[in-house]
Amino acid sequence: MNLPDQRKKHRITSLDIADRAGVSQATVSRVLSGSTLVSPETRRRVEEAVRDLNYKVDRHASSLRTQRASTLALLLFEDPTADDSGINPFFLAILGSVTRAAARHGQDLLVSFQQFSDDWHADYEDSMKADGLILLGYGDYVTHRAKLELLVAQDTHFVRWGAVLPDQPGITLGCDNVAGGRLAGEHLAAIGRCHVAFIGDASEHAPEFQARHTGFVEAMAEAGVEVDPALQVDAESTEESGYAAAQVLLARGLPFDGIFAACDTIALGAMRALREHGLRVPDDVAVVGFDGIPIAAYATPPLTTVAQNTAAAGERLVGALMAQIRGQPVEQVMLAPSLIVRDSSHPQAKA
Amino acid sequence: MNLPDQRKKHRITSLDIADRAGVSQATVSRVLSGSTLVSPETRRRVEEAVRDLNYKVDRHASSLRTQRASTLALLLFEDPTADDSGINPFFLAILGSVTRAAARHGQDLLVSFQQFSDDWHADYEDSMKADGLILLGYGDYVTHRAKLELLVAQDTHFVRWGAVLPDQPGITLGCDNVAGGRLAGEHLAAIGRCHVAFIGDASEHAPEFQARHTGFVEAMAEAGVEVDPALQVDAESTEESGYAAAQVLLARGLPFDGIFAACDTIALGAMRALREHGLRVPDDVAVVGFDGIPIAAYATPPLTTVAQNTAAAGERLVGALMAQIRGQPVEQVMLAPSLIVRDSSHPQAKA
DNA sequence: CTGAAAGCGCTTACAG
DNA sequence: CTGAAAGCGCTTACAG
Repeated sequence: MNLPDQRKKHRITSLDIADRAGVSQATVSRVLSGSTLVSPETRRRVEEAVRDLNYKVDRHASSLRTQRASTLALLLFEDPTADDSGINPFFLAILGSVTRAAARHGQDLLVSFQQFSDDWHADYEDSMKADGLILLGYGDYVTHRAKLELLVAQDTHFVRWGAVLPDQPGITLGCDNVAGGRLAGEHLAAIGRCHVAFIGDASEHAPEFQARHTGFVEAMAEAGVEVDPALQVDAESTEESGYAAAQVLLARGLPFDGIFAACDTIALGAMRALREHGLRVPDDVAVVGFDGIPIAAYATPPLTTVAQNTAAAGERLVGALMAQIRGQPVEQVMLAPSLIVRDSSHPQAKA
Repeated sequence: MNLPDQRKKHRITSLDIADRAGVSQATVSRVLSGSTLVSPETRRRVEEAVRDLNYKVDRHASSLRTQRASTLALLLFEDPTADDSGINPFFLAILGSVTRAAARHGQDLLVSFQQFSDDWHADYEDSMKADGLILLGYGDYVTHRAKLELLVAQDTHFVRWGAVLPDQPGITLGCDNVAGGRLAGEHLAAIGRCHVAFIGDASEHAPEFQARHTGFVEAMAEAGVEVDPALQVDAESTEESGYAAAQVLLARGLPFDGIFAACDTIALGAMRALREHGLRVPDDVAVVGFDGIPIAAYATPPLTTVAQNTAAAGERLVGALMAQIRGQPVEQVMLAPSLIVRDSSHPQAKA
């Protein structure tokens, strides 16, 4: 690629600053890196020259020398089926949270969307573009796992948001999904729903959904309600998939008075299917989602959901990655979710 | 900052590839930059070595030498009042679109959120971190303009998404907001609404909202309806601001049967205020928003909106910025919006 | 506290 | 078509 730059301005380097301040180039560098080995007067003169010439340290020269990019890369994985606009709002929220956290830690942030099917390896760190990676996305963990193992084998620094399980490659932070599933189960039992369907892939391919399902079944059982396996339908993390899964559920003809959806987008799709079938939410069917995406509050009716702590997620992810880069020990953390009750599971609805 | 790297692995350089392939380091570089000045056999041997050693060109060394970052920076500006989760979904959608477009153009993308009040200047380009900037956000244009002029004075490459007006500093791409306002006005007139309020700052501080207002008033006038200035209330681009503005509107006590909100988040807030006042949408008041954010489809009732073409926006923004970086002439472009009619302005509602 | 010098890993004229 | 060499702009031992 040929990109001739039309700008005429002379690029200002640390040598220009050195000349103007009457010191050596090395001293300029010391001032800018905050070294204590500089006299106050020298520092003042250099800083003045820096301000006068609007000088900024060249990132590439600095990084080449220090072998440090001061940059993190956020890779957001989507299901191959997702269309261009279909980024799950939950991960967009985490993206926002990570972006702020990276800035707080003085790191730049590269953002890229990847398909799960892509051959993405550790390109970012091998090319020194980033010191570490943050991986986000609901997707098939079984497929994903092989790539994570490759990253570990290559000593790539990375953290991911997902299911926190034993014997996983690398560091994973995530929501306490079992606890979240329990919140949903306890709530549905408390409002008297005895035939609650679960929509979402509850297999090892989707360990987060699986954990949510486990917590849900546990809590229902403790409330004396057996969850009927025939009321479980697989779904991926999209509205369309949730819609289709609810159709499948309805076609089975089994009676049910509640749905716990593995994530909010699934819940939105399921509510659409229920509406089309003339079923009222929550009167006929109470619906509970998971994630706490903004849209949930605006759904018809507003969707009860188990909210993940996205605000904390970014800080934790960046903090853990920075620690890993520094060679410090990093603990896998699970953040506590919280139940937000809205009209889709309103207690009064079903007498 | 001290970030000792614990990894032991020897970093593979082009010299390692040269040794393994039995050629000079310069030849390795030629192969990797796609030079034609290499024999097929040499190319093959080098590429094999690259694959064997999983070599990636060091971005910093390359960029230092070429004076090109192959990186774009996306700066998303928010109103200072926005809380941590409150990024306008519209700009999140553009962010997604830009991210994909940058990848298509072989550029990496740095993402950063900035406050309008921040002293952000052109740090990214001066430090060579990015070859150019993409600026996004609804905000006070009068304040913003001074900073844009500074960028122009510094010969910084940048494009922004906003109101396309004459005599603006730099390159702006945006929606044809006047046309969009007309779509809203025509639609509201067509469904027989004669007393339509406008919620949004329609001053030079918010030129996009102003243009939407202009188109709206024009179209209504052509349909024989005079828009009452007393039915206009300022609002910023947030749900809370829309809610508060609708309260102000209701407190005025003037009758109205429609609201055109300057953006969807304002519309969502306005609908919440209407609901709390016992007014039915669309029976009592038809509501039309602007932007086409995903939440709009899930609102109660689903929100009619003038949708911006976010999918095209990213490609246009990146394309224009790349052209500018190459020194090619760049045209300011306005993309056509489209009306999406939903229940919030259902024609049958008001007899 | 300061300066001279080496070197990070590339790209690209230059010479052949 | 290929190699030797210069140099991009920094940081950091090393010497004083």
